[in-house]
Amino acid sequence: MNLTIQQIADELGISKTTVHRALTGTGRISAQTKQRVLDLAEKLDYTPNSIAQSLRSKRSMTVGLILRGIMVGHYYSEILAGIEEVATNAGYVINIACSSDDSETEATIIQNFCRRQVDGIIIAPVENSFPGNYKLLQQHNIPFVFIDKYIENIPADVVTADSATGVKRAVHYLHTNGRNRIAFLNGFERNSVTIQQRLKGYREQLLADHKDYQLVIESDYFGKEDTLCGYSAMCHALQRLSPGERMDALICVNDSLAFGALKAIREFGLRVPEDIAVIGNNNDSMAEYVYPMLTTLSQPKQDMGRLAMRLLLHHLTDKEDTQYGFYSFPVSLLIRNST
Amino acid sequence: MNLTIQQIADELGISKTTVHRALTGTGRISAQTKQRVLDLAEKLDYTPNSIAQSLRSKRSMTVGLILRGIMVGHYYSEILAGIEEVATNAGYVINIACSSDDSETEATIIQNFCRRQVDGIIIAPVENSFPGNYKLLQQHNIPFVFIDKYIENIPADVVTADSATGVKRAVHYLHTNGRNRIAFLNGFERNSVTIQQRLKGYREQLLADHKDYQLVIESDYFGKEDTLCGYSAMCHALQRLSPGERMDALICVNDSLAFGALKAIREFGLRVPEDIAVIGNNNDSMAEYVYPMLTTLSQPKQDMGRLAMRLLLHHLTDKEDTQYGFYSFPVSLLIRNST
DNA sequence: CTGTTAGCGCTTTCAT
DNA sequence: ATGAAAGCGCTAACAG
Repeated sequence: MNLTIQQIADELGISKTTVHRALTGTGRISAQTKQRVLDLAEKLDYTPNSIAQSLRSKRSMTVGLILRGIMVGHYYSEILAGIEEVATNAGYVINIACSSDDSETEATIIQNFCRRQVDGIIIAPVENSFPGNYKLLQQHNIPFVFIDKYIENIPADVVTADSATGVKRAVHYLHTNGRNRIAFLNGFERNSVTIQQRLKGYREQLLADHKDYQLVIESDYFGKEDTLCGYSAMCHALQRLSPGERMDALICVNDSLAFGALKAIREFGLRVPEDIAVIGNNNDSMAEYVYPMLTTLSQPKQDMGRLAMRLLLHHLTDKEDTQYGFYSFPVSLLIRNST
Repeated sequence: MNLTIQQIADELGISKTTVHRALTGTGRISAQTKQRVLDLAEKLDYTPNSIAQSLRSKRSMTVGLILRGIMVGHYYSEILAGIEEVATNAGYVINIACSSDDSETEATIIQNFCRRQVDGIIIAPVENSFPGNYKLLQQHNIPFVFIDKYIENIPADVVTADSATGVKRAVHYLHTNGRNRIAFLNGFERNSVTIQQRLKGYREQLLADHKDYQLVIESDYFGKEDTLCGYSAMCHALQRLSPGERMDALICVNDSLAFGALKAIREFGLRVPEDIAVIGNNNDSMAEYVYPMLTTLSQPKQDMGRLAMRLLLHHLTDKEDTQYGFYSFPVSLLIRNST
C-alpha cells in the first residue's frame, strides 16, 4: 500500500490537516512540527497521490495528444518532441494515442480522454474528422489546439505551416531553372487541408508562370506507408508515360513519397536530378542522408510542437479567453542535390 | 461542470447507487428503472469520471512509457507503435515521457509516474540508470518491464534483441565474402548492455575466424544525433588512416551511424560496397531508401513493443507472479546493396 | 429490487 | 498554531 498523509499524521499524533500544511507550506504552522513532518515524510519516502489531488482540484495535469499515426514519415516524432519538452517543463504529462487515420478511432480516443479528464488536447485530426468530437470537448470545457492538419470553422488555435506558399516557391524555382514539365505526386491521403493547399499552390504557380504541363500522379497503392506508396506510384507512372510525356521535375507532397520516388526513378534507369529533379515536403530528418540528398520544403516541426503546447497552456490557464489564432509557420526551400 | 451520477439520480428521484447499477449492469435492478437511467444518461451525454474511478479502484488504467529520446534513429517510434496497439486494445492509455538519456531526468520521471499511480511502466533505461529507481517501483508495487536496454540484476522482464549473435553473423558473412579488414563504428553511447554485446560479438567472431585486423572507431562528436556522429567519425577515420590501414568493411552499431558513414565514404571518393562494405544495425525504416540500400541487422521492433506490453499486462493482472523472463528476439541479417 | 452509509486521499472552510 | 468535518465522484458492503 501507498503511504498517505493520514498515516504520517497518526505516526506523529497530529491531524492530517497539519501534515498537509507542512507538506505544502500553506497556512500557519510552527517551524518545529513542520520539520518533524518533513523529516518523517522524507524518511518514509512519501509521495502525494496525484489521483486524489486531481479529483479534488479537477485538474489532471495531463494533456492528450492525438496523432494520425506514430510512424507517418517520422513527421510526428519531431512534433511530439517539441510538445513533450514544453509539457514536461510545465509539469504536464502527455497521454499519447493514435487515430490510425480512422475517424471512428479518433472519436473513441476523444471520448476516452474526456472520461480521463485531460486538461487539454492537441490533435492532428484525420481527414474526415467528426465535428461532434469538438462539440463534446467544448461541452466538457476542454481546450484543444489543432496541429498540422485542422478542421475548418471550429473555434480553436491552429498551428500549421504555409504549405501553399512553400509549394509555389518550389514550382517557381524549378521553372527558373529550366524545368517546364513539373509533375505533382500525391499519396493516399488526399482530402486534408494541408494536402489540398499544396496542390493548390502547385496549380496556381503553374498558372502564374504560364506553363501548360500539368500532371498529378495519384497512387493506387493502398498500404499506409508513404514510401512504398511513392515507389509504386512512380514505377507505374514511368512505365505508363512515353518519353515525350514524361516529367522533368517532380514535387512530392511529402518526403517519404519522395524517397520512394527516388528509388523508382533510379531503378527505371533515369538520373536525379539530370533527368528528373525531385523536391520533397516536410524535411524529414533522413532527407539529408538519401542519395542524392533531397531538396525539400522545410517547416520547423519541433517549433510547431512547442508553440502548440504553449498555446494550450495559455488556454489552460485562462479558460475565459476565446480568442484563437491561426499560426502558419513559414516554409522554406532547402536546396540540396536532387534539383 | 461535468455531469455526475448524483445529478442523474436527483433528476430521476432515485439514489445514485441505483444509477450506478444501471450504468454498470451489476446487481439486481428492474428493467424499467434501468432503462430510464440509460435513456437519461444517453440524452445528457453522461461520461463517468475515471479519476474518481481510479481513486476508488486504485487502478489508473495508465501505463508509463519512458524512452531515451523520441527521435533516436526512429527506433523508438516503432517500438511505441507496437506498445500503443496492445495498450489501446486492453483499455490502457500511455503516458509518454522522455529521459533524454539523462539519469536525473529519468529518476524524476519515475517519481512522477509513481505519484500519478500508473499501473505499470515500460522503460528503455539510460546507461547509468539509478538502481534506486527500481526499488521505488517495487515499494510502490508497480510492475515494470525493460525494453531494448536493461539494467542487470533487477527482477523484471526484459525484452531485447540478440545483438551479439547478430553481429557475429554479420562479421562472418563479411569474412566469407572476402573482406578481411572489418572495422566497427561506435556512437556516443558506449556503455549500454546492447552496445557492449554488439562489440563483444564483433571481437569474438574476429577471433573465431582467426582474423587480426581489428579497429573500433569511436566518435569524438558530442552531439546527440547519431547520423551526424557517424558522418563526423567516419570523415576523421578516413583522413587519419593510410590506404594500407583502411578498412574494407564497416559494421555500424546502428543504422543512423551507417547513414552518416555512407555519406562520409561517398564524399571521400570511395565506393560502397566496392571499396568498403557497410552493415548497419536495427533496420531503420529508411535503410531501404538510402543509396545504396543498406544491409543491416534487423530486429522485430514492433513485435518487441507488443510483447513488452503483453508482459506488462500479465503482471498487471497477476501481481503475485514474480517469475520474470529474458526475451531475446532473433536478429536477422538483411542483405541489400551496401555489401 | 432499492437505498443508506462509508471511504478512496487530498484540500478547504470553519472552529478552537 | 492546530484540528474537525465536509466533499470531489464513484463503488461496495450492508440493510431494508
